[in-house]
Amino acid sequence: METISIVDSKKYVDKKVKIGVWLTNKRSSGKIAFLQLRDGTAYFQGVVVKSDVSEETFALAKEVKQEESMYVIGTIHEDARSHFGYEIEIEDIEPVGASKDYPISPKDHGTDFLMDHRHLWLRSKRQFAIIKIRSELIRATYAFFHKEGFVKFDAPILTGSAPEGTTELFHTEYFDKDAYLSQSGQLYEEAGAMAYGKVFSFGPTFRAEKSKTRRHLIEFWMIEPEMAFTHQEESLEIQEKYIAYLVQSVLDNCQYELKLLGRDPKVLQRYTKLPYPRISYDEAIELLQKSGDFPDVKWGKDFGSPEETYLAEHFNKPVFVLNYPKAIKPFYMKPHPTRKDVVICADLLAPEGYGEIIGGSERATDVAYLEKQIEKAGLDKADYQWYLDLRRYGSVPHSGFGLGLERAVTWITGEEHIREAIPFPRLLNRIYP
RNA sequence: UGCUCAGUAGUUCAGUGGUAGAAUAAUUGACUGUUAAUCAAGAGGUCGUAGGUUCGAAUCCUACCUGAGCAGCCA
Repeated sequence: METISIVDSKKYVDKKVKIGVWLTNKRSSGKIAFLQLRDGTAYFQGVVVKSDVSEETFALAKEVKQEESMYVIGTIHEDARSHFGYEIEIEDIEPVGASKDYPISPKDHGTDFLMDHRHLWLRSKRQFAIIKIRSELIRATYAFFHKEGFVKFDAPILTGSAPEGTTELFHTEYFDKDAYLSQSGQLYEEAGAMAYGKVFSFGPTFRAEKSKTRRHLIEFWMIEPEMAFTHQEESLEIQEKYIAYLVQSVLDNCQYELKLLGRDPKVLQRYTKLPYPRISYDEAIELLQKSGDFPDVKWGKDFGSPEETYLAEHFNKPVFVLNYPKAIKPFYMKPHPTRKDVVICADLLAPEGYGEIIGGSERATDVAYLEKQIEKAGLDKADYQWYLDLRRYGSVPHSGFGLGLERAVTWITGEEHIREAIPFPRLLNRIYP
């Protein structure tokens, strides 16, 4: 008799097996008991028939509590009455760990209560599906960049200076010096690109912003590729290829999870078709003005989330918005060759109201220009000498972008709020558990 | 940080000045295919905290605490 995982049930039809499980719910009558089981790979049902088992086993089946752990021993059957398609007819139960008064019942709960019990909430079906899809996106990210010839190049998490000003950085100490938690690895990725051509980082990012919206986390994971000898247009091609690859991977490997979430695969299918539309910032402003719904939209202003939602809905698939005003973008973006007021950059807006999931640009290569921009931004030139060296010693055209993992997870799973897209979200006023 | 809303049983909520309620979970019992099972029973409360108004406050007032939604900022 083999010990197996629930997800592998179909390979063991009519075989006797043993599975380590937790009880999620139970229904019983005088002569039959239905145990809802999970083992971290899937959810299915065990059936205990009184006339087929010992008195002790049936008594155990009636006694087990929610989230009690045990081994069940029995025979796998294919059964159309089961949502999973298979179930186990239990012959014997070996209790492992008791459970009493499990706080999360099968009924409704509020967000605050669930977040206070996040360590247990993660066991429930929706959370299982979301975290599994997150894991698939991580797997697919490594697979994609490996396939495309990128080197994984880790940026430091402790930094001595602030790429975009210190107000939104977490301050800490580095022995007797000030230090900050990384809010972006991008500048370091540029050094990596000059050393190894195509690189990407994938790590945690910290923003001490007092943001309190459905699309912000204080701590989140970001993927930041950077490519030497690459102009913006080629970067956009990599970006859309990457996004389509992520969506396709979920379609290929997470059908069960999508079903648990009630996420329609047909909708996702649409996002695998390339290319994604590209419109300029100028055109986006015009579109918004023509719609009549945004009287406050003016050239020079950044888009708020209602504007982003409108634009993405308009195209019904992810859309690139190109070349934003220089004044609202960071210092390192390459100025437009014929226009002084915009930079070579693009945001990718996800459809269905999920907003910006990628921000990227071609990087400025001119030392004098960068020095001026650093000064204008009120940053200390001394902190950026190493960065300017990248331009002093064999500078090349290069481009890169950043993808917020949790935003991608939220969009692909169709979740309402970003807080469920990471196991333990760090939110304004929440650092427990 | 601003605006709006909310804190009552383990949980989700009703109760808007006069004895603290429902559903559900948990507990006990019945039931041979249940899918949020069903049926029955008993049990479960410092009404967010502090102060005030009143004969009387869960209810009205003030302050504070906590959370949610939206906005700004961004990925």
